[in-house]
Amino acid sequence: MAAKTFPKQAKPTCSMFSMAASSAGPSNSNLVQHFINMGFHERLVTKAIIESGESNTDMILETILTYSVLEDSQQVDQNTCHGSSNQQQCVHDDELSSDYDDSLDDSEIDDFVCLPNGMSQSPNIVTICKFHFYAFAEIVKISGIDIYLVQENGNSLPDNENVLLSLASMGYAVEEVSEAMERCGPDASVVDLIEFITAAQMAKTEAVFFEEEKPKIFVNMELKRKQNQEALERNKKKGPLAEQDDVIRLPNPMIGFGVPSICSVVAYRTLPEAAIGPPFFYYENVALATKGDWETISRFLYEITPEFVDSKYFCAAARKRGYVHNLPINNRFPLLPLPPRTIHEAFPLTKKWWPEWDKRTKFNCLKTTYGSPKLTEMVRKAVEKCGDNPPDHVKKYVLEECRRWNLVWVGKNKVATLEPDEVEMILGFPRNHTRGGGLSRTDRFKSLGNSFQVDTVAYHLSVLKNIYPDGMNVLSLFSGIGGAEVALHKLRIPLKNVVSVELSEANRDIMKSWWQQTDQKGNLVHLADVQKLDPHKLDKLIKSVGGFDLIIGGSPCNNMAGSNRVNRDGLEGEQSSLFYDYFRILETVKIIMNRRN
DNA sequence: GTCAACATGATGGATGAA
DNA sequence: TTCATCCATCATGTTGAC
Repeated sequence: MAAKTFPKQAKPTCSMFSMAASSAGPSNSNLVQHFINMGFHERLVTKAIIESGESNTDMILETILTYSVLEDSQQVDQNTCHGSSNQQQCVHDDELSSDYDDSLDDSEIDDFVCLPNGMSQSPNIVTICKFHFYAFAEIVKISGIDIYLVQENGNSLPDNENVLLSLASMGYAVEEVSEAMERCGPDASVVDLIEFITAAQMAKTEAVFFEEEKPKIFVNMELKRKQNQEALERNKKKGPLAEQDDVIRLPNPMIGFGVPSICSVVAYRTLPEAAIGPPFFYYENVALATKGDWETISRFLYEITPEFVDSKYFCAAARKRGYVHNLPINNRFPLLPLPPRTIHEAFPLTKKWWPEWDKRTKFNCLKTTYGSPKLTEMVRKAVEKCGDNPPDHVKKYVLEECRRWNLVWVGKNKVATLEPDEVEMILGFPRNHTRGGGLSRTDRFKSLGNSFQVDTVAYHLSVLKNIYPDGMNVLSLFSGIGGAEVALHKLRIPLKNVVSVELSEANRDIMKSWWQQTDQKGNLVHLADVQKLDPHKLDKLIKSVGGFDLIIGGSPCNNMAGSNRVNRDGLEGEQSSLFYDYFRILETVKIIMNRRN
């Protein structure tokens, strides 16, 4: 039986996935569809509605979950799978190692960081699988734990019986192993056997999967594009913005549904039915995008109204961003301790040198590039010439440069650019998060400039803590330096399985290093290119981890950002068009997870 | 080839005066 | 309501030092 994505320790209520169901009316078919969209099997839904009646959706959900637990328990008994009754928490070792390798090209896999994961078939078995290969070599016993060492080149073979037992204990079916041994011959290595088995599994999956899934996903994309194009043309015909009824306007103040200091601006919202999870999703991009981009993003992401938030309400720097998500919005809480909210709180030593005519209390957006030494020299000379009270035109020039490049006063008449570690601190990352490992100063600024503000994102994600007390499976797209992961970690939400997709090797290294340094107990899988994440690979990943609880990411803003004077082509730009891959992957995951449940 | 420094501006929303 | 002005903006391409 396929895994459920809800941890049974914290059953979600209907309100967690908005009030869409109750607002959709009591129509039986709508109600059934609603729960099917949440990822439950139609048979269970129908049974639960008959038993609970149509009026109480929470009761229906309780009943469905009860049936799910019962069925899972039965399934577990049949499989003699020791451990949790929830298959999500009972992923076999082969699903966490060899299946990844089977499904993914070596070139795309950066590394498998394999850690004791507590999800092994047997509680005293740990698989260590490193560097995109899965050749089983030998078992060693360390502190009473059986460790399967996995190396790129298989070592000398045990005898056939041992091979059979070993592969079986790694989670392969005895029938599969026997068939592989028969087909590959007596001299076949373990590598050959595993390759044969996984190839056979893949062939079976492809035969079923591609015929059914691809057309549906393709049609959906095309339909969305067509609907969006029609809407854009309708707006064009309407003329001025004032006459267009579905234009998204930026709020002022930009506080979304609320920020820690101004809570509960919006107490609840109604999500469109198609947007209701699982999985939860969270998409981010620059608020000040080119015209019509947010309307398009919203149309693709189930007509959800973006939540626009300026991170100046969370830290000492502005960061105006739009977030489209299907998360609950009640009972959010901020990370503690609260980060410094003003420049002087963040950098107290600058107060001594700060001229009274520089009224800044917040930095502007922390970007990917910073002012040059020559610039700070020019500012110093300009101020020095005028003494303590420069004329207005000098003040204007200096303030323009200070605002533009986020300069701070570090001495008499002396300004400086922020250092990378200072930017790390403002954005909520651990000190030295991007330092070392071969990264230049320029690279650090670039990576940081493209990242989340951790406190802001953590505030939005904080609602997940009670829903997933035992941890989450996360699909992190355009991960960058791991802002989402750092936010979840700071919220103390365990990261069970993280599939992180990030093109930049430097960024992947930063996150890998953070993962190791923070002693994560879960599994991290790194992939490089979202465009190569096709339905087949997603299917295998979902099978391996038991489904994703959260799909999070902010696609490239290069072509949408105001700073870009060269290729500001909006969502259709070369990099920013990867938004459509975010949508494609989200849709694909939803479809696969619905089918598996 | 890599890295840092440097020069470069259009866009769109906010604001306020007419 | 219209218009001018102000302002901020997850950036890009070229150059030169090494």
